[in-house]
Amino acid sequence: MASISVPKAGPVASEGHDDPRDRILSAAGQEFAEKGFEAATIRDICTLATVNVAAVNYYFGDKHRLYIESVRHAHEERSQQFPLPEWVDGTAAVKKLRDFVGNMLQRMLGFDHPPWQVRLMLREILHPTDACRELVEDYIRPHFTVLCSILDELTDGEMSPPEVRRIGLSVVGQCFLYRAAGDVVGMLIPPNEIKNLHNPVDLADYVTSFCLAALGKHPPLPTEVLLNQSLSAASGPSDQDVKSN
Amino acid sequence: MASISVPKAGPVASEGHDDPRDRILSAAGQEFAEKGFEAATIRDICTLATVNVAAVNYYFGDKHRLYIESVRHAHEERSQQFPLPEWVDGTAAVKKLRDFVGNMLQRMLGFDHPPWQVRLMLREILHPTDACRELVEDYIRPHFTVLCSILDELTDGEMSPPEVRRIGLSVVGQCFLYRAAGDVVGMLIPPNEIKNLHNPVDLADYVTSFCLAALGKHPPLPTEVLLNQSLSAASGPSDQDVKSN
DNA sequence: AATAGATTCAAACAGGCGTTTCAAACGGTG
DNA sequence: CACCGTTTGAAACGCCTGTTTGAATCTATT
Repeated sequence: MASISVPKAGPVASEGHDDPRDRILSAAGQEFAEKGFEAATIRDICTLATVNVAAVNYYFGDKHRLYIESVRHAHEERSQQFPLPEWVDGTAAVKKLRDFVGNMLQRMLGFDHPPWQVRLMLREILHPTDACRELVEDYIRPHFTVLCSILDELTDGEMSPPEVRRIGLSVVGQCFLYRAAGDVVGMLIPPNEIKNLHNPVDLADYVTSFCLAALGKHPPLPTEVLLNQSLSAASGPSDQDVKSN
Repeated sequence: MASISVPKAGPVASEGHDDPRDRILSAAGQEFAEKGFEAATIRDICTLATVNVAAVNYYFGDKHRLYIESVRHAHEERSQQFPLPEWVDGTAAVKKLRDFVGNMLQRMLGFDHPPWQVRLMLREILHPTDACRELVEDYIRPHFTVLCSILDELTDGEMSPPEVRRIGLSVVGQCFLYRAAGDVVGMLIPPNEIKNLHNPVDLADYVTSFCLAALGKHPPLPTEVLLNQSLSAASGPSDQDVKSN
């Protein structure tokens, strides 16, 4: 009697929001993201999803497998909401870097309020469980690899792969702080200053400039980076080259 | 009957490890750090501290107040284990920055295995509760203020306070990534590379160089920072740990 | 309409949780 | 020694948790 019935077993999962399975997945993601695995309760999740408590056992077996599926669901959704930018051949590496950082910031910080998908993934990054390996391989590593290849191109292959990765971590780290420790940053910095800093354009320009300056591809930082329009030039990731000054 | 007895009320708290109150505080810190507030149980904490479950109620009232006290205990211990460096007048700002980063890395990453105090504070930073405000004001802000004053000195006052703070966050962010997302970083980077990167001396040199290069106080980064001995020179006040190969 | 399977539901289960109880043990003081 | 406030101990109290049950309801095929 304790068999894991697996009623429609994933592949046929419809995308309609009236599918109970999807409603549970979405509700679970929000609850897990906000309260963590232990503090989130199946009863709360089911109330939010407007299903009976038994539905979790019916569709997922138990709480743990529901959690694993929630994390997968979260990074799949987030991945297709913010796909990696793609550039036409010949796009300047400087522009690629700026696009990449902008894209990463958009994905990590939500800039309205951060969606639960990111908060859930963040929990998994900070306190890894079984769901972490898949998250890294399917979501994080591909992005990091792109970043490293941009940095490699930017420095004309002068740096060894380990050095490139280290620079990459420096770029990620600057963005990561705002997502992971955003509340504390908000307590450290005057509120009005946060307003000026915590927006995708200025932040992406700043992080990119900081990195470029460190690599000697840009004048040192005390120059007014905010007024430098060359990085935040209008158009999207593809199309149109940067007029690198 | 439900009064909060407050038997010896803090100020007289002896430092001996045979004091039940201290044993509970230490055990609670470890359990909360490892499992989080919800998942850690009073029974486990009391078993680890070799006291009866009733002792928590007797000394702290309830689980929540025990948690608050644990966080305070953690950052007080950590603060006096790694006090802020102090420099004689006339010390070069570059050296101060390197010392500060080294000290911060020593405090954040433990470099044997990270002590529970840091893990507990990290949880509070990532998912703030009531204990966070005190943690920020008594522990984080003082350190951040010192960092900003060093950066201000380094740039001869050419940057506005908001700009200085932003650079400061970039420095902190690079270190923070290794502590908060250390497990994921370990999955992204080849293991042998981690060995070369994840040591206090090289990491502090690198982060410092990256920042100095971005500020134009140093040649751009592709130069072999690892061979640059000028930063990790002997005489520093801190760096009280291993020097790897 | 009848049947069979898939899905939902209210109710109950055992177990673990934070907390409380109250009596026993302790440790100075008269 | 007897006293009394402080500290410990084993056991119990509700409460809430994840999970299971078995009947009721729905859906579609015959």
